[in-house]
Amino acid sequence: MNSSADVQGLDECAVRLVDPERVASVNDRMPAEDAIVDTSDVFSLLGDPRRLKLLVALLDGELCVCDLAAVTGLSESATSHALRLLRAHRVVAVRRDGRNAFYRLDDAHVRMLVDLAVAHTEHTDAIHPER
Amino acid sequence: MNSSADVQGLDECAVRLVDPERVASVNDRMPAEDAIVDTSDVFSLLGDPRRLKLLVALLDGELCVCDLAAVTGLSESATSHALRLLRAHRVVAVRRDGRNAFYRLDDAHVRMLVDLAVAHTEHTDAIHPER
DNA sequence: TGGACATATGAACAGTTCTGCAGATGTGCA
DNA sequence: TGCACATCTGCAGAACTGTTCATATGTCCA
Repeated sequence: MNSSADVQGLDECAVRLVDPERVASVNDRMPAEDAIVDTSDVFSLLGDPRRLKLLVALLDGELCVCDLAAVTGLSESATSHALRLLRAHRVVAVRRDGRNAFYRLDDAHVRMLVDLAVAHTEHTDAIHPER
Repeated sequence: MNSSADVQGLDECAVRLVDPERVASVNDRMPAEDAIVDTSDVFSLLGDPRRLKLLVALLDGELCVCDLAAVTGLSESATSHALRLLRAHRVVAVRRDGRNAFYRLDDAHVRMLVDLAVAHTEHTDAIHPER
């Protein structure tokens, strides 16, 4: 929509710019604010080591809360809270069976991100063992 | 290392498990704690909408601080703080030219993640315009 | 039906994170 | 040299996040 033709228009609010053309073109390409927020929300969910561990654990298939707690080392309450958050964002889904609740990954995009991250981890482990 | 043969050994700390075999095999595959933390750190950097916007802006090439501030709508101080953090994690790098500082993306993995996220954004925008 | 069990939830506290402000640093130009 | 400019930094307050504790819900089994 905003072509670099109306760059001058952007100056109205008196901000100094070094490269106004680039700024305009970057603004053109920039996703909507909502999209940015949604995306950063997803990254944010993966940005906690315990939640990430939960999701890695779920890569191979469903697990119940107590098993997830065992894998991550979290208390069952903390695990439940974390899963609740992931569920609210539709990253995981539940299957209830008797008194157990089995969680599974339910978002292809997130699965891809977690897969990628694990792959990258192994990769850099091999290359930079100093960390 | 831990084969499912020594599953019983895991019971020592008296945690009830529904599917001990799966827990053991998930534990086998689980990356080291350090790797998990490092990975979640990266996701965490992308988990803030303002930082994510900065990184999206940098996808096409370097920009100076004031232009980045203009693009993201952040104050220059906040921009500088955010860039500092990204720099500390080697996600971006600086080139100084006179009194300006030009930042660029400096981590191929992060670039891929941001690219992917933007692509996915556009994709789901088209499919689920209700959001 | 009653009690043990698995999970979920709410409230409160602790730790972390982000921003604005004020001032510091370093650069360019007159 | 002195001043304006671009950026950086430390600090303090505000906002957010994650955990624990206590309690609630719903299920199974005797």
